[in-house]
Amino acid sequence: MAGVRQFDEERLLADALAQFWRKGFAATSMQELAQASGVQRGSLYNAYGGKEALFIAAYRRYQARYIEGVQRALAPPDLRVALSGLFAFSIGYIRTDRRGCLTTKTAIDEEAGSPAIRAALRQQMSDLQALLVERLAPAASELRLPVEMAADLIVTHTRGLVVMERIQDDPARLQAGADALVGLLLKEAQV
Amino acid sequence: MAGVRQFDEERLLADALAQFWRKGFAATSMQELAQASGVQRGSLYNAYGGKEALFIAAYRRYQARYIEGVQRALAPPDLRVALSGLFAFSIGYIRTDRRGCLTTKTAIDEEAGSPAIRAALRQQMSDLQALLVERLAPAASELRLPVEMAADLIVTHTRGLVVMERIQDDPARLQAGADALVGLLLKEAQV
DNA sequence: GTTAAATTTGACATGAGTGTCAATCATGCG
DNA sequence: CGCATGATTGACACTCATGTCAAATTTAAC
Repeated sequence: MAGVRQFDEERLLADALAQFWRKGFAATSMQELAQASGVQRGSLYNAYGGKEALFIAAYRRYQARYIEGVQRALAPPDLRVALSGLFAFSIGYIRTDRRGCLTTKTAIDEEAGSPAIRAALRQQMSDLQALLVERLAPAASELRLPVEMAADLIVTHTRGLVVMERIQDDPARLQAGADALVGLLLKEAQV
Repeated sequence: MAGVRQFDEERLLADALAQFWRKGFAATSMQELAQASGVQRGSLYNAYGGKEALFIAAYRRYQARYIEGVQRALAPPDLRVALSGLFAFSIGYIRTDRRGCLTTKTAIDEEAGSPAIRAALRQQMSDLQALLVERLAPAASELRLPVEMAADLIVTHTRGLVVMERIQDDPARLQAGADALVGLLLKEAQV
């Protein structure tokens, strides 16, 4: 196995993710990726074949990070705290450096329409939904809706959040809206 | 006032809107706009100065159309019917030719960050919110939340809808989720 | 009909970005 | 040690898009 990869793949993927996250899939060029990472364009083509494969490799780390954060946020035993915390985490996540949400950016990006990318996005959303179902199931009796439906509503709200954040730039208002939704979902008295 | 505009501005704006709507602001070039409309690139620069002004002119028609549809959808006297109809309209609107939502595309588009564009987006969302408040206010007693908060939740849900539509391509599921939200918002027994 | 204002047109110079490829270089393995 | 394997590098040939401008053209108004 001679002729070994010279660049640090960890570093490359971290740099590529930062770039994709900030600018989106379509708006990020191989040229930029090369500059941002210090790896020559030719090497990137040689190693990954093109932008899409590199994107998917970088996106995998994004997925993992977000899902991990969601798990942590959902851990508290009190359901209201857990759900409110999930939204707080999401809001903080996208507002770091005002970078927004890569999943949403990619979902909206018409040029990111390859089957592999679409599959990754679907995967991410269904993972999120699954975590919610898992968290909600034991507390089903506290909910005003069937577990699956409640999870769907929460997932959709996280996406709406991301869009409204871009338009309004008002995290307190986002959190208040999220908490109102949580209040509606739970049977006990509302806030 | 000699040397009068040769092209039909109505037609141009309609063509430009179609292009922007499909591909988004950043991904649409002046070149494409010229080809799609049959108006020379130079004429477009002369008439509008650049892409941003042309976009805003085209977006105005988009705004009007959507708001008009929302008004029609919200007209029915039964609140549940009105809100469910609003979501049905929104889902149908974005699914026509699978074109998605131009407001959301633009909100997510990092290259569409000029103050004028951002202001137009904010305007559109606050117009939607205002229509909702207007419709909800007389029926405030039927709601589980304060009018403003309920309107916010509905607005955010329309944005989430748009994103989920791109990922799941499942309008029935979107409508079911929307109806579940409406059920939560209304005090009477749920579906 | 002439004039003058404004639009249209095609060309120009420039800058990004693309994907490929042959030559060069590094290194693990026999 | 040498070599084959595979990575790196820089260049090449393209395509697309940009914004500007002078020349040509159109037409309302006098």
